[in-house]
Amino acid sequence: MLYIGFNRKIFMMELDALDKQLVALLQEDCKKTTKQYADALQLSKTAVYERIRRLERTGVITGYVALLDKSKVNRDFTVLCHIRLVQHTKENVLRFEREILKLEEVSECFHVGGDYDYILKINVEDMKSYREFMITKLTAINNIGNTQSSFVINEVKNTPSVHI
Amino acid sequence: MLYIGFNRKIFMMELDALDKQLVALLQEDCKKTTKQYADALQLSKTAVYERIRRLERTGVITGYVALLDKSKVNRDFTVLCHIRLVQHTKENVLRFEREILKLEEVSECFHVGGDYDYILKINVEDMKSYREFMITKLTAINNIGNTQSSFVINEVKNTPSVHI
DNA sequence: TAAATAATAGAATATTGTTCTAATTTTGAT
DNA sequence: ATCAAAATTAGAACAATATTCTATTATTTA
Repeated sequence: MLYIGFNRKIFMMELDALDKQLVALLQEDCKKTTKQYADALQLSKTAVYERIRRLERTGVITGYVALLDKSKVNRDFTVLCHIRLVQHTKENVLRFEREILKLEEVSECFHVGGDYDYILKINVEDMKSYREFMITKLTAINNIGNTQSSFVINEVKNTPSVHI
Repeated sequence: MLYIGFNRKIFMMELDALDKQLVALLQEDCKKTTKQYADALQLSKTAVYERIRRLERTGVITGYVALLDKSKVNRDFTVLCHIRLVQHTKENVLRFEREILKLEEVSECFHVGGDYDYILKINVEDMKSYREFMITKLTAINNIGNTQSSFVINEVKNTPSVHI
């Protein structure tokens, strides 16, 4: 259990086997009816309903979203861009991250250890728009040392879900 | 428009401004009521309902999923793992990808050009389980040359959605 | 072991999704 | 530009589902 502040205990939610099954189903498809999940878990509608509400209330489930076919919306040119900063002062790091958050082309950005400082996933229409993005938006950010772009040839697997 | 096979025309779906707004809303939260989207777009329930059905039917929307707080399910140790293959024959590539698809710890895997051949996103509980994963599962796959692991220090941004 | 708490099932109700009909708008050919 | 055809939309009617409620059962804990 975690202790936060003074005497405020936050318990890690315990997920039993049914919760885990349920979460797995919801990560695959969150639009089925309560009855369908209930049948899969051999529970009543109410039991499943209450479990889902609890998963939401405790923050295990953070939201429900639609997924798109990127090729159908002209955003299937994906690049994994590695970035090194020049200076790593707190101000520089925070400013860089703040600027990155403004860029709609960036769907993921991780601060990492190792060869580079940041790894970004960028979704644009084509190479031309990537070049435009790089020149006018990304490298326009101060303090970027150098970058290395890995162009995605094929998405072998790409899911927002995690196995638990 | 795309021509596939003999005289079979597949039209790229045209998304108007309302479709784009709607898709943006659905990528943020797909569990609102039709009426809520209708109000946001200043349309009737039916209009929105039909637009959503069309987006689904044409494959723009591929599904609806629940998102989890990885820290709440003990999977918030994220690693971006770069992999080089020894040989790049078609058989080797396909076999490697087939093996990767079996690994539940891997949520994303991209075949990329550049320094490395593949970049994987791996979600596990902690460094100990990552080590275990590396030894018993990943490097157990044949034909892997070398790997470079970038450990995630901080998720600046991480969304499955794309801006259109 | 007993009391308290939490989880579950099934029924009742409220809300929302889905279909239907008619009106309106848009498209495409002449 | 004009008209017919097709697609989109609004509002009402209906069907399905979510949500709440009550009682029962299971689980915890003192």
